[in-house]
Amino acid sequence: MLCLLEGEGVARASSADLGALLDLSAHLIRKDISFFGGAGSAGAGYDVGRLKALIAEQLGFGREKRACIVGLGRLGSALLEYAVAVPQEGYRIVAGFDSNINRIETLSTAIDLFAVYEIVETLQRLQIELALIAVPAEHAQAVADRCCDGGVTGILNFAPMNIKPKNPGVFIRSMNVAGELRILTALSHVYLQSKHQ
Amino acid sequence: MLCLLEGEGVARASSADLGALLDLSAHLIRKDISFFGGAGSAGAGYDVGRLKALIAEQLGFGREKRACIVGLGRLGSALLEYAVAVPQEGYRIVAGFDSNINRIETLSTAIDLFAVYEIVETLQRLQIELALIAVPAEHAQAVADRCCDGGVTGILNFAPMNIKPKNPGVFIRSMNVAGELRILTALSHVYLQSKHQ
DNA sequence: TAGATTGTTAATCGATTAACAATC
DNA sequence: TAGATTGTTAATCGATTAACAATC
Repeated sequence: MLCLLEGEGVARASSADLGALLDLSAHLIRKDISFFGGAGSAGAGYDVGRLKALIAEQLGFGREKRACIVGLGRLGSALLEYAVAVPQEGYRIVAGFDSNINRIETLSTAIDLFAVYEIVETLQRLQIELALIAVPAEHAQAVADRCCDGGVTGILNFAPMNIKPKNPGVFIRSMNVAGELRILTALSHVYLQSKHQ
Repeated sequence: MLCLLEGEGVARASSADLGALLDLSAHLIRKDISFFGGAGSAGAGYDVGRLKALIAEQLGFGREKRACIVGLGRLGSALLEYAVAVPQEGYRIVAGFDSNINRIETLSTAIDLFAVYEIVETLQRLQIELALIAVPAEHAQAVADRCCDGGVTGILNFAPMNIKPKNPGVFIRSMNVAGELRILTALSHVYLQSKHQ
């Protein structure tokens, strides 16, 4: 977002400007930014370039992170294909893992594929920091544990199952299409009921 | 989850049991369930079957919802393929939309595909309630507006862009892989810094 | 009756919002 | 100096947690 502003040649922005853009209150913007300390100047707002650099530094966005996909079923291979076709900023998929060796040999991709039994060693060797887990729900926790062993610091879980980090310092977030759709369904249902009364 | 219990022949469960299973406190379980009213009996816990039925009724999970995918690029067609291959409970993808007519004719799938210019009318005709939006960020809001016009009540947005409902009664949730990975990166970065001190 | 467990009311916590003095 | 806008401190809000009387 800040890049966008920069691209448009906007050099300075006030908390109110940023708030409008992000749909947040100016108060919250100021509070969050002030957490880092000394980013803006009273009366003049924030310097876009400086703010961008500050956030990148504080949040560790400077370096490109290595990531992998575990589980190359429908979802996993779709993610893999997508990653190859649309390179993203901030991270790069450098490996894929699957328990089925035939599958690994069948898939043709520019990204190195490995069997899951060599996952711990491979994660360490390639210094992979992020893992996208797209295995069946019943294996998600076991796979996550091995990712922790392999030294990843972040896991994005696509399995419809709650998983927890084995060690502290590993963070997990989940994405679950079916779950989100259920929430939408429920929200709308409750809304309609409350209106009917 | 309740289905799972039922499948295992568990007839009754206490708030503590459910809490352990969902990784929530027993207090919260009781509070949430009591919102519906009269689900459990003191001293005996909850009847699994009855609780399931109550939740389904209150949250509107009884009926299968019709859903569509808008935008059949890499992500959208992957979602479509996935939906065809792995039918989900509670909703069914019954249509796909894309702005490129050639693309619609190229893709071969069991699901009906339409051009986006006929989206409003088609959504109404097929009585579609949920839309999965997988179009480029710059078109996401415009597409969402047309989905609102077409009468959907829930939108799942995959574009990396904040979008808002045009009318009240339409709920939107977003899924953003790149965003989630950024959050993981930031969490881990902040964690390591706080440890270093 | 006694033990277990709910439903509800009160206490705590964190996050958002408001207000304002400091300052560019 | 005057206007604008930050950084910070106080107030509000909602959600989670705790406690306990009601009751099966």
